[in-house]
Amino acid sequence: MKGAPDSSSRSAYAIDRLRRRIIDGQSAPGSLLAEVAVARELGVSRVPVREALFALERDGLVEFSKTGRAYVKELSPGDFEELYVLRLALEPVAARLAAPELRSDASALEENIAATERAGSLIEVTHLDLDFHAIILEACGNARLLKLWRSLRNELELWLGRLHRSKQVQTHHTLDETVSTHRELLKSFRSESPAACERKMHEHILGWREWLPMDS
Amino acid sequence: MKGAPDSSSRSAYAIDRLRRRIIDGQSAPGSLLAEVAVARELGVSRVPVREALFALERDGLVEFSKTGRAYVKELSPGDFEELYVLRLALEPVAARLAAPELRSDASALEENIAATERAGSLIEVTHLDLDFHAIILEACGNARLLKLWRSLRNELELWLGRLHRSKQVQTHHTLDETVSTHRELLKSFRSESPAACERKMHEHILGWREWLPMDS
DNA sequence: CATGCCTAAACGGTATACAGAATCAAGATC
DNA sequence: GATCTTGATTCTGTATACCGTTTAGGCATG
Repeated sequence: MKGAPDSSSRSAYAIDRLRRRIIDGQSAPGSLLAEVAVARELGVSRVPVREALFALERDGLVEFSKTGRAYVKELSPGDFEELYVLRLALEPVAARLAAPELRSDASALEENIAATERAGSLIEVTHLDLDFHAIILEACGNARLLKLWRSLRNELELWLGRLHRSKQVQTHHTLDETVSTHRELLKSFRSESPAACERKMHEHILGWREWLPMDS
Repeated sequence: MKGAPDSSSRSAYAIDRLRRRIIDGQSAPGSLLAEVAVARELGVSRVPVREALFALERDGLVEFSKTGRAYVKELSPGDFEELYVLRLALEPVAARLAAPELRSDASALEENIAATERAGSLIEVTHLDLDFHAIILEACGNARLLKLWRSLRNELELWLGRLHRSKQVQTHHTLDETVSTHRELLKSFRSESPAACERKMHEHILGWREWLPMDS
């Protein structure tokens, strides 16, 4: 099924297809996403495409010009810095809130770590890394916090995908490092206080900062 | 001009009108916002109304049922708690980032405080209060942070408006208290370190917590 | 060669039409 | 009396058509 033209609704279908197209880099950053052209390619009318473009703008994958044209988002190092600041603001809080829940059931985190150890490619590791954090956000009980983080994740995926394709991936974000820091976080959730979990997450994300590349 | 049917675009017009209608409480929480009805009332077609409803969902003023119907958002004390947690996560960081900028030019904050002292009604004070915080968010230089906060502000306005209309306003959030705490923040921006500003903002919002009402 | 203009094509904003799904209320059934 | 059914109504999802604006490219002009 290369893409059933009816994943519940045509809007949802258009959103999925467009998101993948953008994150996978099949549409170059800055390129125009004309409604008629996209509609023709996806086999739907302009209306679902329109909604998809608005939805993806909210997710940070598309940006509109003043005249209403939609373009594939371009990301600069400054954008990365913004995302980083927001992760640093949100995720430690989420870790603190999620601590009680995760203390009683950390199986999802364990499984994620196990899957990461089995991962074959570096891009797979980065996705599992984000999944690990997603588990914590989902356990924090704050629906708005989760929602905000998910839009950040979309942009991060966009960024990371582009990094990978441009071979700019730093080698020190290895599988081993990811697994070991996640193990440490897991230990914290198992045995330490929510405040300690918050601090650990803060440090973890601070460490992740060295990833910041200095070019586009 | 009871509402120029062309504030740049009909979508923008529909967004403005609907937002005001919801925040002002002219549409009761939980009431259905049927596209055809709203379109007829606003004198536009369904298309701009549709976009307005999606936009307002993003801003937290409207929520959709699983079957795609749009309703005026209902807020519970739990929602208030969520918003509070997010303010606590975002605003201190914004204060730290905005500190250098505000140190060199705090005129907007001064003017806001002066306007607050001249305010006539309590509802006006709460709006100026949010304006004060908005100035800081706008000065922080992180566009995404500002965007996230703005959606929180929408929900806060909704909440506060409803509180006022139901006469549940706590009296200890007085004009004097608002002015004095804002003055303290201003002093911080003028003479203290970014880290100190961050701490002050954290305390300020913690204090604001007592406002949390225990009913709907 | 550079620059401004002008025209044709492309695009987005909006209205309208139609089809299918959800909703609500009245009536039938137990 | 309560519940299930059913049909009319309402609503959303989507397609299509039209119009004004933006855009891009070629041509004329300096």
